[in-house]
Amino acid sequence: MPPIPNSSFASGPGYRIIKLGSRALARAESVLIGLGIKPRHLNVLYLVAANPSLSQREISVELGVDPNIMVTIIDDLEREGLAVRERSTADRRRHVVVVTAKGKQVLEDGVKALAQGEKDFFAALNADEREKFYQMCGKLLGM
Amino acid sequence: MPPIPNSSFASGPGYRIIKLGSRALARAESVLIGLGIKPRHLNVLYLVAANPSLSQREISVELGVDPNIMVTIIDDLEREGLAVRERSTADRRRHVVVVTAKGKQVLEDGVKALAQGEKDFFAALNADEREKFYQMCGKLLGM
DNA sequence: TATTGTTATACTCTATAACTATA
DNA sequence: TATAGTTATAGAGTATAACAATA
Repeated sequence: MPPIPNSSFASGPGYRIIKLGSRALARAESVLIGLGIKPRHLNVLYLVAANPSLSQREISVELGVDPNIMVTIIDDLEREGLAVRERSTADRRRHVVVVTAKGKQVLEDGVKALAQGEKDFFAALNADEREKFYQMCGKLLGM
Repeated sequence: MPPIPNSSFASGPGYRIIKLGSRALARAESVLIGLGIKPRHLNVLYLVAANPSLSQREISVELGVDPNIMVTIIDDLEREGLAVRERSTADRRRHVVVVTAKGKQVLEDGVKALAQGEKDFFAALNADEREKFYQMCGKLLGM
């Protein structure tokens, strides 16, 4: 098959960002596979480890994830022994999520794996470019 | 609920790109809603309009989309009257995809809508930053 | 036998709403 | 009655494999 010119919108800025985001997500997923979790699980572990005694509702709101999806994420974490639900004594409707020792280890390993993955991902940029790129991403996100 | 510190990895470069890509895709989808198509349909229209007499197989390979998914995309385009399948006379296994007049109009409108959407999306960056950002995205994609 | 397009199937992710238990 | 968590359901998206027509 001969080369096809004007093959897609991949040349436009919008599509470059979409493709880049898709690749970054794929990389994050792949570096976490060995730990048996996905980025969303690590997000929850990270949030809960840094902020003990959060309820599922609070985690949902903070991460912008629907509560019914949070149920499945925490089901996963419990099944893998990375976190446990504990009834709040003050309000027995609330499920406080607690990270286990194993969960803390996986969190630490996951953060390291992600950092290494990002290093590879940004290898094509020098330190100065990386910093500028990071700042511009923040601007585009309104941060 | 009081503010939660260290809320997520959203502060890291990897997660910024993932979020940015997700937003860019959402924006592209929203600006195309009025035309009754999604970005993937516009990608096919764009590719086929620029390269007449491509078969479904060639479109699939070029866009990196599985052939069975390409079937549904072209089903959509036919249902909307934007493209038609034509049997290749040389090889009757091949379905050559042809953009209709209506398809060309939708393609033109879609490209304009996307360009306007991107203008809004990148409003937080000045012309110089936009160009640098675009170049860096290209580097990260290996382009 | 190999290739093009199609269909079948299943699995993930997501969105909505109904349900329970507590308040 | 309102809220936290759960469950049920359905819809998109996608990946794999089997299949029919044609080469």
